[in-house]
Amino acid sequence: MDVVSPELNSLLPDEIMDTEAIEDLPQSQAHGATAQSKAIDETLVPMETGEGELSSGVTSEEGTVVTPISKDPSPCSSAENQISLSNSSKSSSLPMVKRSLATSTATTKTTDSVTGTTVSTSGLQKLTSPFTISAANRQIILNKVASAQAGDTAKSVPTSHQVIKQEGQKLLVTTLGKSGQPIVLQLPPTGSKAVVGQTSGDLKTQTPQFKVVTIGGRTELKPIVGGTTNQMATLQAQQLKTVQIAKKTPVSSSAPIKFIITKTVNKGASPQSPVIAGRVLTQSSPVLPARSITLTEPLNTSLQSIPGKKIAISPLKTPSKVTVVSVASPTQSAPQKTVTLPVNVALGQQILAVQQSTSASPVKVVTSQATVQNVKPVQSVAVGSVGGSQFKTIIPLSTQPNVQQIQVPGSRFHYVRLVTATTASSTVQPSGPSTNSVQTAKPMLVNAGAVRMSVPIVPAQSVKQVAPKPLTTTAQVVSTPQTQQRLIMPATPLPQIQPNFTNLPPGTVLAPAPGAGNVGYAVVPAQYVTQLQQTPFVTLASSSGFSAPSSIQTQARLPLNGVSTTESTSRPRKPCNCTKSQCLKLYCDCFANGEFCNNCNCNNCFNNLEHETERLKAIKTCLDRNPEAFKPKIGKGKEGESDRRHSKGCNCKRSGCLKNYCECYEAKIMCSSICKCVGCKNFEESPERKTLMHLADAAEVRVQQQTAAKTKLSSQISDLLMRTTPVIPTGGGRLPYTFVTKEVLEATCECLLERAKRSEQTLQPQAEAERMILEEFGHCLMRIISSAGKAKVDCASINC
DNA sequence: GAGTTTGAAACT
DNA sequence: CAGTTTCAAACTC
Repeated sequence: MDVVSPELNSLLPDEIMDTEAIEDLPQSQAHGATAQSKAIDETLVPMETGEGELSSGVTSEEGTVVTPISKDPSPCSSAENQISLSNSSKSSSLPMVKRSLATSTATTKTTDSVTGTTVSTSGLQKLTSPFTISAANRQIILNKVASAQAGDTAKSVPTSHQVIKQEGQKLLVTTLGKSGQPIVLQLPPTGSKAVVGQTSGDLKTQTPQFKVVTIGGRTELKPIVGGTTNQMATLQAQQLKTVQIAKKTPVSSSAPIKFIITKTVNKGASPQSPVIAGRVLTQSSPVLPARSITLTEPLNTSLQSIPGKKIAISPLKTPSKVTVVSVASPTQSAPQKTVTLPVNVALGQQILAVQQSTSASPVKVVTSQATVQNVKPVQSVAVGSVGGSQFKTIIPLSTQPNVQQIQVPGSRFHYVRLVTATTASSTVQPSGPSTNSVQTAKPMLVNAGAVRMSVPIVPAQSVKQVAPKPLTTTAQVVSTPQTQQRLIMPATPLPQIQPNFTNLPPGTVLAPAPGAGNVGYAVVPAQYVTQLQQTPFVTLASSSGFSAPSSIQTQARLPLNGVSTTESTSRPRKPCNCTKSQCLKLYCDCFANGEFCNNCNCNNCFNNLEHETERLKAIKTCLDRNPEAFKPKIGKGKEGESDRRHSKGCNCKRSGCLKNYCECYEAKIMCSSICKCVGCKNFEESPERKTLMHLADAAEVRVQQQTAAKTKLSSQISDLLMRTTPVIPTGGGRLPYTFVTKEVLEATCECLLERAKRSEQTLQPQAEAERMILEEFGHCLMRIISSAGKAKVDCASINC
């Protein structure tokens, strides 16, 4: 498996990762030799289930071992200490179990090689299969049920009596221990009967080995339980790959880490397929010259054959999405990387590919079917190329997965996710004049086909929008119940994308086909993404030195119209004050910039996801009127700012183009020949302009100086206040409060308390007591001031 | 902060 | 396409 870069991980908009709810689990059809394994899932995703309904999390009929290993391993629990849990078992209310599951949302699909049964589980599914818990060790051992029951679907599992069957354990689930390190254990399909006991016991004492996949750059090899006679034994080395997520920084030590989810459906253990039953992750050796990530989507006939089936995955919790993140680590030793991820896209999983743009070489992300006969064609579309880096989108031409990645040069966000909604069968249709844009975006369209997503982006509880204005936690639902196929990308701050997408403003739902169902694509501004990251369930945080953007002001932006990123980021967009336009016309700067209103002062604002329909309509109207309405007005010159110019030119008549009324002047560019201004003074040799510029520069310098002075003063004040011990002044005076140290404060309080006590003992009236206390306080102050003066004199005497 | 000016956007 | 109106930002007081 690949490494999820902490940088990328931290920058990943979590809500994108979070939202597919799968309501049902189509498992029953998975018979025969089909082996499915979904292995790693995100962690630290809150579990829906309470203790009483400890039935979700991990299901496995074939023996899944969930081993949340904590840092503080309690006494190892032996087989006797393990608690078997099942639906029928009320012992599931163990807090330990809950806690373990809470950190383990592994999604697994396993198939017993012997019985041929398949079990599909999801991290958010209810834990219906019997499993054993080693509470002391914080381990959960899921035992496969009897073969007769194994053929049933997951729904049948809850009703089945739990049977601890230790053979055939194959799949190990990733969890997070206290240390935040997820661990994946690999067990052979035909485990020995000592599995339970061994697993619960001291792992290191076990002779067979399984690999523990950890996060934090540490991989451990741990004994594999049983499986000595397993035909899969030879595959173990391949079956278990390390999910190595870069070390977490101390800053975000508690931050959850995204996992790369692997779902495997092995049909007949096809040799072509790298997916092996019980295999958690596979990583093939680099074979391509270009760095590539391959998502292998195994054919899940059972799932696809059940259109109505859904897999219940809480949007809040999980992860029915597959996150594929390129190895962020810039190790040149491994420039090529191919990650094969079996993905059952029919489950509505999403694949998110994040790639660093720093890579000079283009990155390919290929999604395909695992089974050879079902390998879907992939379309690679070069959306654009800026600055030498590629802006490439490679998407499957066929139905799944509905994901495409976009690599945006200079941006840390390089992703596009498509969320397929329930009625996703429509095709995207170009919207009006924005034909070229649609053409550009066309590759992004993914035919949803028969894919049936259980949830739109968000059911009521899932992805929520932190309302632009009311930055409240209760936010607006990102996607209303209307089921749409969306394209989410941080387009707003990426002006370079816009030309590529031609006229697509951020937030645009790409060509919602009228009459073709509620299918469309939404380009969500990065600010929105950022907001979503702040939602409670999006707990993924940076595990690296990168600080995750916490607000719109800190989000990564690409250079805007030639203006440096720093400038763009350091100067947050002004809030609009629209009153009549509903922020749905180009009068509104927010709307014109393709952003949602956020912290604006507008009235009756419709520029938010709550009014997505209206907004989309307005966008379409604008595009109808002017296909380039959302293009940057200031074209970026080929070489430097000198070539920057207004795309349309200004029409100023009274301002002389020397006020901010003039768009050219506002953009700090000179008027050009295409301007229709009257009395223009905004040209190179204009003395008025030079004077203005000088004045402006001087003013800016003053502002900077003032800011620096304020910062320095603030810093000094903070420093003073932070000191708990007096500092001998270096010549200058030192305020008396500097001498109010902790000790002085305590002494003063003691004096006051003593005075109060004395007054109380003497039965003084309250007024008198208060007076005495105040007097005492005055005395204390005087002593402090006196001490301060002495210290100053002393210091002066020693010439310090 | 209220009122005015300005020019882009929207409309006819 | 031109003229007019609307609109919100920029500006002034």
